[in-house]
Amino acid sequence: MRERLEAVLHEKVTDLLREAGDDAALPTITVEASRQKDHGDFACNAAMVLSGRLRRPPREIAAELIDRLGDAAGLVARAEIAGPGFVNVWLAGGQWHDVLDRILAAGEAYGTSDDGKGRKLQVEFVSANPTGPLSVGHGRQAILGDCVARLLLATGWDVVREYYFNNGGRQMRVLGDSVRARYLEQLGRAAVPPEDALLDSELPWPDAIDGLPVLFPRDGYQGGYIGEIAAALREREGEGWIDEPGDGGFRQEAEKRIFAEIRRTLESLGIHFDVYASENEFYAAGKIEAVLGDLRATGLVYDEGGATWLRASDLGLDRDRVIVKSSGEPTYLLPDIAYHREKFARGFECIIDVQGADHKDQGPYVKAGIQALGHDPARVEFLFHEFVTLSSDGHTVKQSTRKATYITIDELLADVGADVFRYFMIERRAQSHLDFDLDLAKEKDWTKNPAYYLQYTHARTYGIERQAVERGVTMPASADIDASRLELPEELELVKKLGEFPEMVSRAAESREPHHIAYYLREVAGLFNPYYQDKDRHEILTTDAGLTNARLGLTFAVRRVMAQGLALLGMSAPERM
RNA sequence: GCCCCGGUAGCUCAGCUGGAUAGAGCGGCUGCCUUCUAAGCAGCAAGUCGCAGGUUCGAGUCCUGCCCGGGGCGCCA
Repeated sequence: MRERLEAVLHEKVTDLLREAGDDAALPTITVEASRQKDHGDFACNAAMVLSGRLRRPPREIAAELIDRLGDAAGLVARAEIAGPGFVNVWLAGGQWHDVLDRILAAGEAYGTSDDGKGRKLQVEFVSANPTGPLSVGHGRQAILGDCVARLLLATGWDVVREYYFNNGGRQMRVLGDSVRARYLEQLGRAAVPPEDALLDSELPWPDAIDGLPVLFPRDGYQGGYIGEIAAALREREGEGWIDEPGDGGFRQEAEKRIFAEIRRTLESLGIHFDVYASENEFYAAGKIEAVLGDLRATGLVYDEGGATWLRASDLGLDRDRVIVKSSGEPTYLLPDIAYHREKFARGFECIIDVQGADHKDQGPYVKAGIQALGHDPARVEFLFHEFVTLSSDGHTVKQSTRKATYITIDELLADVGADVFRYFMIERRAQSHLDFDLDLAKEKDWTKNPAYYLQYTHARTYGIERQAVERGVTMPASADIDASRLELPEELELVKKLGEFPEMVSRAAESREPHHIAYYLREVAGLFNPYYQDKDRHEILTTDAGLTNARLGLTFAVRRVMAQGLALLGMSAPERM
């Protein structure tokens, strides 16, 4: 609807310019939904933008534009000049009735589009290394990435959700050593330093305690899950793994078991990945070596101090980076470049990497690497999200990875459920700090919880239907719904809002900002609930069958949009609550 | 010191490519509703949009500088 008006206005503006002898390109004029009712349905700023070029006062141009606009073939009811030169347009009532018809006819396709034209796109997210349970921060990334993927799927992209983890480096060796130390501790063959030494890196680290060797690594993983994995291995292997190296079975078992837990957590959030890629696979396939060779061939690599460097400073960055340490072991950067080259080889036209704020500095170097290899770095997008803090009773809940005293997603899900968790995680835009209000999320008095407000609005449409059936009303087929029976301003306003949904989805997808959907749904709910509530002014189920059908049609359209929107957020849309 | 992200109502935050009188939820206060089963509605109080300049018809939005908060600046990942 907006687009049609915009097209007409563009045409009129073009005429206006040409007749004034101005053949230059059209300036960017906007047609947007008015914020206030007395400003009409849409407002256009063309007159003010043209004022400079035409050297005429904006209100005069606006008047001429309105004159030329006429009724725009039935589209426009009236238009007037306002403020400094806005053209405010009221659409003909029938236009809104068409919108309702289109929503109902579109069904589950409403809001979807072909913007992506089936092009291949990858969203890589979470990508936590399997060293422990997912934190709440990972949860934010999981929901953000998943919702972005849902938006892009809805707008016609061929989307692959992918999880990449580094399992080739030092981190995983420390993990294996940690499990081994706990295993031997449980068998009475090794000691672990007291807790205060574990928590304070300044305190001395003994080699032995009471004649038992201290095998626990200084920077080892301290969470209780390490002991649980060790216990499980002790049960399975008995003392058979006493001589097993930390980097062997212990590391493999820990990775396997922790990853299984991570996947289970993600499934409980409703998130499924299409591909799990690991750093080790690239080593095994020789792709790390291959990339190194190709990078060398570009001349953007040099050796210094026994290490191999990427000359990122030649690619516009502030400094060079080591890609192979003097020990001969690659840094994370090299496999990451190899991984991204693989993404290009797999034919993705758009590559989105969702990452936490602590990775903000890394992206440019990966881009530099793939640029050096001859790929277009503009196809790689980094989507960063800021950190999550938990608060309760107005105070921040302390989280410490080192002390392993952080709240995990599993714990939070047990309290609030996946739907509420998802809503709270997606409500804010990614680059804003997210304060997760535990009290509000756990709130048993559901009236206060915004996540339920959206779901209930959806459920309410079914409540209305149930009530109607009980009263013997037959649900109208689309042919029986005469939208022109909707005449009340609040009805037309609601239809207008529902009509914005497709554009809202496109924009949210394009900007990779799912939070817009959450806010939009609140607006829809905020219009429908008062409408439903105001039974003094009108009821949905009336004695006038035609009117009842029209209002049921409006109710179905609300249901449609709420259902589509909740699905984009990955939330369930219950029929009753 | 350099880079990135924030700073909008008491709190947590929206504000769409610059648009008209800056919004929502929670909290506070007032009234209504007790349902087309229900978590609802109306209204009030609450703001120097961090500060100072600049760009222009117009700036919360763009530019510059500064202040405050968070993150980063490894031969860690």
